[in-house]
Amino acid sequence: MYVKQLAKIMGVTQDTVRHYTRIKLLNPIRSQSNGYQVYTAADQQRLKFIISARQLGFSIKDIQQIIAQSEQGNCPCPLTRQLITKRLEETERLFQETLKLRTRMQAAVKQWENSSDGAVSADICSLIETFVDPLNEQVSSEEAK
Amino acid sequence: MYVKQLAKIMGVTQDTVRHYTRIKLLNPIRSQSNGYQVYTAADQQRLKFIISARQLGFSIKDIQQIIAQSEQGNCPCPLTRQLITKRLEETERLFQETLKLRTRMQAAVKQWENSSDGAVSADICSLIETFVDPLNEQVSSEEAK
DNA sequence: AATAAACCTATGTGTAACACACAGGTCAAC
DNA sequence: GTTGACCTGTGTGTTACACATAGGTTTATT
Repeated sequence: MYVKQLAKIMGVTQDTVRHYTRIKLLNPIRSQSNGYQVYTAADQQRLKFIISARQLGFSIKDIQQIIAQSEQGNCPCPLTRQLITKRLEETERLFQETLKLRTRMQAAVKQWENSSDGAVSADICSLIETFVDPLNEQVSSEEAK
Repeated sequence: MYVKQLAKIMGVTQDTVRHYTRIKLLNPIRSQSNGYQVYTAADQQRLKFIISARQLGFSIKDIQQIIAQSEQGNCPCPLTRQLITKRLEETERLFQETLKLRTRMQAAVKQWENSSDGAVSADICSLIETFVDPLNEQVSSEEAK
């Protein structure tokens, strides 16, 4: 099976398959006749695994480690448990940050609905410069004590 | 004022200041005596603006555009409103994706609490390969109809 | 004055996970 | 034999910096 077909079957782009091939996550064989990359059922299963792991938030390096473990004959599950704990913490952090950012942006949009475009002062953009972040309000009040 | 002091005052790293300088967002003058970058009050104000805008989710390119507008004597506020709408949509998407990912990861951790490390089958990692994503369950049931 | 410590410079590279582009070879069909 | 659709490898671009390198400058100490 060539790149295009594998990519289509697995629902990823050709570039993704090529990328995984470049970094040796997939190891297709070479067609003797034309030099094309030929992907076997093993590659397809491997790709399926990669996609599943990526869905679960593992990085490519994580996946490389897990596969390496497995290929050395060791059970990778303890490693998997350890890695997901780390990744979940990161995701939690990202989630909280994104939540805060969203809140802040929504607040800005709301504030700006009631603001005119502002006098052309020495400022660069009065909207941005006069924005009051409600998420920092308490902090500021704390500091004011 | 040299790099270090400006960075400290504004609460960013020296690398950040240098980065902004490299891409011409900051335009320090050169000390004639030693060739060092000398940051003025204008640079400090500019940096403050950049930090505020970044906090609101604007990209560096956004900020460059906004500043360019402002420097051409035009009010950048309409552009600012337009850009934040786009960025907010992106943030909303990222938020939803991160939320889903978090949910999925939490589900995996829970499922795996009750799973042994699994027989060493032909699989790479049985934990990952046997994971059932609750977020896809409804979809699968839909498809099963 | 010599030297060390702490500052500065520019520039290049690394990060994550691909996407996109380029120049060119291969193959089936018409 | 030519078109069009496929394939190849490799290089570059993306984001917003962080880090490293090699070297010049200034200040303080010995």
